[in-house]
Amino acid sequence: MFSKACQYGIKSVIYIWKQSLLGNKVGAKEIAEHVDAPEPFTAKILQELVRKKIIGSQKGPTGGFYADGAHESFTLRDLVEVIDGDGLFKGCSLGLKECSETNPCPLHHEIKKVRTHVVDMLTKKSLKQLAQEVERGETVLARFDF
Amino acid sequence: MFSKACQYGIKSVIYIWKQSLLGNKVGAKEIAEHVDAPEPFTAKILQELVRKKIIGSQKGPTGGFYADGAHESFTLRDLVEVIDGDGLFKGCSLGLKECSETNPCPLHHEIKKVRTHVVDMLTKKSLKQLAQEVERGETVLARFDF
DNA sequence: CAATTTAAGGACTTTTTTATCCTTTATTGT
DNA sequence: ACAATAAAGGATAAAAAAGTCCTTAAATTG
Repeated sequence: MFSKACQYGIKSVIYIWKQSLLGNKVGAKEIAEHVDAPEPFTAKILQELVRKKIIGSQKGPTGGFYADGAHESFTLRDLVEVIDGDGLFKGCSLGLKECSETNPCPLHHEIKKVRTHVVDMLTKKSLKQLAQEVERGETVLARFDF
Repeated sequence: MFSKACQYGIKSVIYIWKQSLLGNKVGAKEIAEHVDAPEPFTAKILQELVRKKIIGSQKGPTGGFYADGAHESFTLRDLVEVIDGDGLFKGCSLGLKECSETNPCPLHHEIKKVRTHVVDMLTKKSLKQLAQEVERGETVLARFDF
């Protein structure tokens, strides 16, 4: 469903939000450790997320990645689209060049409903809200004894 | 959602069923043409599906791939699992090593519902039924002027 | 039985994804 | 201004997925 890059991206951004809510900027290394992802690869993904303004970053000492008011409205849907593109939401799931309501592939109508459900899931909560759930201990980003 | 291999596999098996309902066995080349997929790659995928008994095959002249009573109960779920594995149905969607009801990742509960929906979609109809819909012209496997 | 046909199997190539490393640039504190 | 720190960027490497090709094995027909 999600690529590895996307999984790392999701966990990283939630972790960044969690720390930002506590007033901390965090470095790529710390992030990678806390979400159980390879550091250099994670750094690459974060770079892209900064470029697309899903999160912010600052260089130099006391710098790091962060999220604030400017990023408050982003959801998983935005993040997933940046990293994995819109293949999960758009286009024929069987790869037909011409697939539409009047010329539907065997999965067309059913996939449409599943996609609505998926988009619902990905837009229901903001990334910030997901981080708040982690902060409250309702959900976790890695094994919880970490 | 589905790998290329899986997309080709789905379309191929539906085409094979469609032809089998008309009493025809079909060769890899014909299949690949009708589902708009690369022939040698499609042949590889079909090999695997035969090995896992999703379809049947016969060598030699008048041979080819086919489906019959022995394959009647298979659904997309079976096929997808053979080709893409169970990643779409099982395991943590964020890759957490320990993700469970009591130690859930941020997507755990929502993904569970989506997966139920996905499995519903993939088990609702047999591959044979999907082929019958194609035969009736309700759905298509490639551009419909083919 | 010989020729032909078609799937099976294995080796191989290409492309994409995943992952690492090194250099440069920006920022901070002294 | 200088040293230290952290992200940005680019080049490269490894692994997986996608795709091809060639040889072998099985079945059919004349």
